[in-house]
Amino acid sequence: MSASLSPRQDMARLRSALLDWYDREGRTLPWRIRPEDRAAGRVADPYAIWLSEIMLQQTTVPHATPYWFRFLDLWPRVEDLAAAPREDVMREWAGLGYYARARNLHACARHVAETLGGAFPDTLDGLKALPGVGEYTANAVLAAAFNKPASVVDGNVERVITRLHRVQTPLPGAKPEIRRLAAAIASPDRPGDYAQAIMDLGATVCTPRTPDCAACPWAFACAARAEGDMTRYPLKERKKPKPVRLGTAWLVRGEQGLWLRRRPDKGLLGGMVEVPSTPWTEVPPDEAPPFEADWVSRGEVRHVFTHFELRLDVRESAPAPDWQPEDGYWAAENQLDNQALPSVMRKVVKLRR
DNA sequence: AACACGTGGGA
DNA sequence: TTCCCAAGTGT
Repeated sequence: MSASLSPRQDMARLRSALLDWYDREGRTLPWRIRPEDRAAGRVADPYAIWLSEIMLQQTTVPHATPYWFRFLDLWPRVEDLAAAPREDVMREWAGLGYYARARNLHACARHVAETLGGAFPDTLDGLKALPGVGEYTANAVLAAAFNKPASVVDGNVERVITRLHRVQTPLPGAKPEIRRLAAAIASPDRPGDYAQAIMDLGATVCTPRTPDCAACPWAFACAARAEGDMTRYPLKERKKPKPVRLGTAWLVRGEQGLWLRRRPDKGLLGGMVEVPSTPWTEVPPDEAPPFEADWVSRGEVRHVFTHFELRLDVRESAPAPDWQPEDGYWAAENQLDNQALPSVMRKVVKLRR
């Protein structure tokens, strides 16, 4: 970085440059306690911070924000969330994706409320022991909720650090190296602000495609910028192509409403509600419909999951007179908002008519 | 270690 | 359209 400064002085310079930038340019977010908030006497609520961190895992701020308000409105304290029926939590999480987060969220709330007296742990190990709280989230809560020394490494930090140091190892192999480099800069004096600052830097300045180096407090030290190719970093392994899976969904609409079913607790869309369908397989499904009828094709729903693309052939029929579903239940069609329907199933339901 | 696990928005 | 991406965790 600088020939005239020691590594320790370099780190201090980076720290203060980032914190100064954060004080001026850092984002105001609903769950965030900024320095001026603290000055005004506002204190962090670990429950609200934890909730935001779980929702923001692999999820954009605009997508997660309304959910955060809704959850706090319904369940202002961790005890309230703990006391909520699981179906309610799944229903409110519907559309946010990665539904294991919602299952772990509920389990975590119950654990904190029932075993820890409603208080979130304020140690790294204590936090990491909670369901759904891993290395990143434990550090983030430690910093943002308790202002304790921590080093957060998320996708933003990976990008900032690999550019700053021109890390030549591709992700995900570079993670240990990134962790070391990031921890060396993290501020012991203002850990909460620092953690949020470095993520803000990645989110608003050191962006994936078009970084705004002119606005960057670390431009003076950035190796990738010196090289003239910021977006080359982070290096990444090639992604595997997504296979296509096919299925047929059975949209059964009768006087009692729509035939729905709760999915098993584990696995894809675990604990969520679905329109019953054949298994989703790479070869065309050959499973018989639930009953003989003149099924009407309603078209195809395409939905991209993390590791495969789904094409659902949606067929509709009224229930046969002598048929009762072996599993699932009937849901009134004007009450579908009360169902924990994931986005893919909302697409299926909207197809009819 | 590698894979399973959602969704919607932007280029 | 297609591809990439966004505050990761659990197994």
